[in-house]
Amino acid sequence: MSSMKLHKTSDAKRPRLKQRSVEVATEKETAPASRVHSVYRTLWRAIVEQALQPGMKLPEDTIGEQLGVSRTLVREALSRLAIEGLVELKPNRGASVAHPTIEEAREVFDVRCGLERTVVSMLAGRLSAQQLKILDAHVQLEEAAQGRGGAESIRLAGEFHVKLAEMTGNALLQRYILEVSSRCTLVLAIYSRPHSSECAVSEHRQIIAALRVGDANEAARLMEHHLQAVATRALLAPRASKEIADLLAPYAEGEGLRPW
Amino acid sequence: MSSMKLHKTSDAKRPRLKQRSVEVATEKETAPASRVHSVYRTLWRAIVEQALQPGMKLPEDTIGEQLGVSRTLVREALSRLAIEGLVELKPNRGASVAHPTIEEAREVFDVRCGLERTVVSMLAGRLSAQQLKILDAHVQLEEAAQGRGGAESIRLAGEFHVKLAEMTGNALLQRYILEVSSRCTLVLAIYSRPHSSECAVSEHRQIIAALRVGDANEAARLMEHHLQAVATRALLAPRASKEIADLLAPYAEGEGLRPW
DNA sequence: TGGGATTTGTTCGTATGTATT
DNA sequence: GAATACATACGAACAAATCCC
Repeated sequence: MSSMKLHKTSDAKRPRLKQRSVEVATEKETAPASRVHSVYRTLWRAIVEQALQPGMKLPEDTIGEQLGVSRTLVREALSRLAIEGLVELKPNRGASVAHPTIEEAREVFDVRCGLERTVVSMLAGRLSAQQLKILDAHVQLEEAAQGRGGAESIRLAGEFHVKLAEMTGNALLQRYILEVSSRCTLVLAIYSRPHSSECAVSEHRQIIAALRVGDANEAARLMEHHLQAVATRALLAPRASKEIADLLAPYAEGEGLRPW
Repeated sequence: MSSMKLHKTSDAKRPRLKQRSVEVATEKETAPASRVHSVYRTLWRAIVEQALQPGMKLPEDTIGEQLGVSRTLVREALSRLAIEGLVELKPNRGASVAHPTIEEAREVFDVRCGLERTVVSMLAGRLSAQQLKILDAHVQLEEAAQGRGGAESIRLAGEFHVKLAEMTGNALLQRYILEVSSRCTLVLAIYSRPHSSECAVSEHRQIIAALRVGDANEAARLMEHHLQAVATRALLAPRASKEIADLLAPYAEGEGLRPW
């Protein structure tokens, strides 16, 4: 087991290692509960749930101390998060929580659209009664969360799509959907207004209905419409203020002076 | 470039970190030419071009010596390749070149289909004359390569799709397409028969034609058909033998005995 | 079964590069 | 603009696990 012999500064610095994170049993193949993965997962949650806010610096040392691991493992986790777009990693300047621009957000939404189309076209008419029940229950959760904070609504909305992806049984599709939906969550957390995700619940219901009756085309159309709506609500609403910021950015940072 | 004998504790222990890697200074801005990236790129090419064959073991030490870097960098590169599915990484057992099963290959093809649909629907009617010329030239290259080895044809066919993705300007889409097309290249290298990619050239031509006239639906349809054809040519041909192997696998390894 | 050789997992020191005063 | 302080990039060494007789 984990040896406690490393008592380097063990007085008040109890390493609070997350105990073998409770991996859901849905995945039977690989058990990626290594220590890096634990660090990765912790940081992932902290970012997606906005405990670590966009733009925030992520020093290897501090994180390592906090989590009771060395910089090496933190580094590894950070570089993976960087690949996934949740962390920005500048050479020799370290890591910080990603702060996607509107353009990057638009890109992610565009890709997500195609991926989610694939998901629903694979699922239409092929969901078991139990799977449909799970989806119905999830939407009810979403509905119940509408009164409470927007953060939880955003999280649940993302999880709906991840659940759909899981039901395809396609591991790669799951990974991609998880990735784009995490990034979208980040985007929504930055840009969206409170209550902007309210209508999403009924849209989810419509999608389930189309999947239930097996209308793949309709499901794809609804999904596309849903995502466009989410993107619009998120990115279009604060557009005015953002455009001003974008216009000013080059002057503020001097980057507009380059001839290219 | 097979493994030289590893006399690591030998006299020649001189660390050859003389030269800052030969990266040219062409790009001054975002220089992704870090040393890890160099290792990553080298391994990536070696795998995709089949210098390192599927299933081959990838010991950190040997690779590090060969490339003149320490294990740390090799590890980082390997874990990135593992995320992308080109390398398999088993805990405490090290890395080896991925050897995708038919099922994994099918999954990748399915996801790829959706991504490529997105690509062509973004590009239809929006390509400049110069871009179209680039595509035409590429297809001519493909045609010229038909006589020579199948490996080059496979590589060129993959690059066609990567070029298309680049033209969307969507960085995430580029990354995903690069990833799935690399993995497909691996799959084709394993499973496809010689000359199985011949008809692909004319399919590429048809896609370009649809993009030129701006028929997004037709382009999407052609792309889907094209990918299905590639998948079929690759995965269906050797199906019989593979199914036998798959049927026997549980008995051979005893994994089928688990209740889950 | 066991023990030595080999390989991986992890820590941590040092050099290098970046920000700050 | 130089000196200082600090964070990162990299590598060597140690510890643990696995492989191979």
